[in-house]
Amino acid sequence: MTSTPEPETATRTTKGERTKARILDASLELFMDLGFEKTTMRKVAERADVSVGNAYYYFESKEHLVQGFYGRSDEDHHVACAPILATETSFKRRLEKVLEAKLDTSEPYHHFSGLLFKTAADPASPLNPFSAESQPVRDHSVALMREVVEGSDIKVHKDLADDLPDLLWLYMMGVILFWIHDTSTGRARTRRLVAHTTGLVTQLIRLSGLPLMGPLRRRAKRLLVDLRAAPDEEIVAGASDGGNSRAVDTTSGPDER
Amino acid sequence: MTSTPEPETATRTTKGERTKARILDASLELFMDLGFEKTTMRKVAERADVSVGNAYYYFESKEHLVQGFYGRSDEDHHVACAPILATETSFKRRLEKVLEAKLDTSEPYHHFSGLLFKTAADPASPLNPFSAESQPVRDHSVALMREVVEGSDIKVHKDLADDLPDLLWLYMMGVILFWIHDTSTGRARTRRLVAHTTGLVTQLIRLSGLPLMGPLRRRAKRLLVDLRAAPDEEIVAGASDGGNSRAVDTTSGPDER
DNA sequence: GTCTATAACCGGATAGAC
DNA sequence: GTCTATCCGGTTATAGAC
Repeated sequence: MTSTPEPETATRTTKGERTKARILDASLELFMDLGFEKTTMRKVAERADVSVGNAYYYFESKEHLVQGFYGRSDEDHHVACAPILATETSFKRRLEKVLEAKLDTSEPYHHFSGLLFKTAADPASPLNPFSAESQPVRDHSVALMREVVEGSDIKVHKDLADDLPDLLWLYMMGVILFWIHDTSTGRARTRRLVAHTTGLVTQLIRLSGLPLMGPLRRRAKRLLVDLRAAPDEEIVAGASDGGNSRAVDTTSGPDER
Repeated sequence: MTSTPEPETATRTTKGERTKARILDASLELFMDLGFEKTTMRKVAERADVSVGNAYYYFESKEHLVQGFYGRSDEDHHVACAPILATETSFKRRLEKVLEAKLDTSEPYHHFSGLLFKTAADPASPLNPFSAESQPVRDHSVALMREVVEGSDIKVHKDLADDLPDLLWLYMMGVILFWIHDTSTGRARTRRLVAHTTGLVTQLIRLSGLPLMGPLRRRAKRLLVDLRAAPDEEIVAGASDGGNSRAVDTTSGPDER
């Protein structure tokens, strides 16, 4: 609409952008140092050399500060996966390495990702992995899983082929859920879970191709079709919940990064 | 120390017990009316005719109040299941009806269980279904699932028999997770999910008995043994997290049986 | 109109007197 | 067991600076 003539020579970032970045950086540092709970907005503001009110000018809430992690971690994961997908051909090992990469890239955030998950689990939150708002990230991850399958040596029965990437994504969500609760040193338990279940999954995919499995396959297929077909039919009434003013956008802003 | 001579004839409940019950009742009413967020401890205290401090004398935190729901809903569920378990013998139908009963008895809480779940998903929360605090309820539900299996016509391969109740409990958790996100009228989508997946699960259990499945069974078995064997090895350093006093065990406990 | 700061408000939680 | 007074931190109202 308006002209917004962008000072062509000047510092590429506006003052506001720089302030926003400073606040985000400060919060990231503090989250890493102290975890989510012990990081107060007052400390964030102080470290970023702004007032508390100013921090809220740029970020709707403390939780919104955390959103930066989401994108960053997903980005890291994809980068870490590139060499794996380029060289490995065994399905089992592709899957396993991709999941291990997920754990590795997420590790720095483990001590507060419980919190992240907490908001992500809220059906009303835009961070929710099933929400419309997170569809881009979700699609991105599903695509990764499709690559895992397609670049591999495994043969997938055609009944299953279309849905497998989605199912693998779901499986990864499950692994992450486990990981979040895992306090063993080096996430040893989650690593074991991955080592075991990747084999299990691979075997299942192979077995699912057997003629004997026809009825099971078809039944599963019907389930998926059925669930996908029916839209979410929002129930309107429910004003009873936490009436946060929190507008719809939240994520909308071009999150730079 | 003191004598505390318990008036032997008087009202069977002590004053403390009555106060505690009053606070819990007040909170339940308010949660139903206002949801979790809009229910404040001050309102709870006021309705229960006690001071805020007194409410905290009986309940460690606001979240602990919510646990009352867990127990009550679980109780309702068990009651609703009794006639099913007494009469139905088909495994598939036992499972399906038990899950449907779960949905029915949980329905009154659906409008705020999203928020409930939000805290429940936090590994640090006492509401977390995997936490030590919820172990009694968890054990209770697992036992229910054992009954579903044992009173039914299904034949379970002995490799699987011990673990099946736990796995079914996990399956139920998954259904609830879906239900929480389900805004379709009458939770139609969740009901469809149940209708489909109970058949799927039943079929899987049957198929798992085939000789062909030996390797898969053994692999799965190894996974479960392996994960259970290793205790949670609390990482000591991490003072960074919410510093809850929460004890270490969670999973380690000799899972009864 | 974009940015920044100060001073509250509100609600969960706690200390300590009675 | 029960209360009052207070802390603490997320969040907001609002006034003003650039």
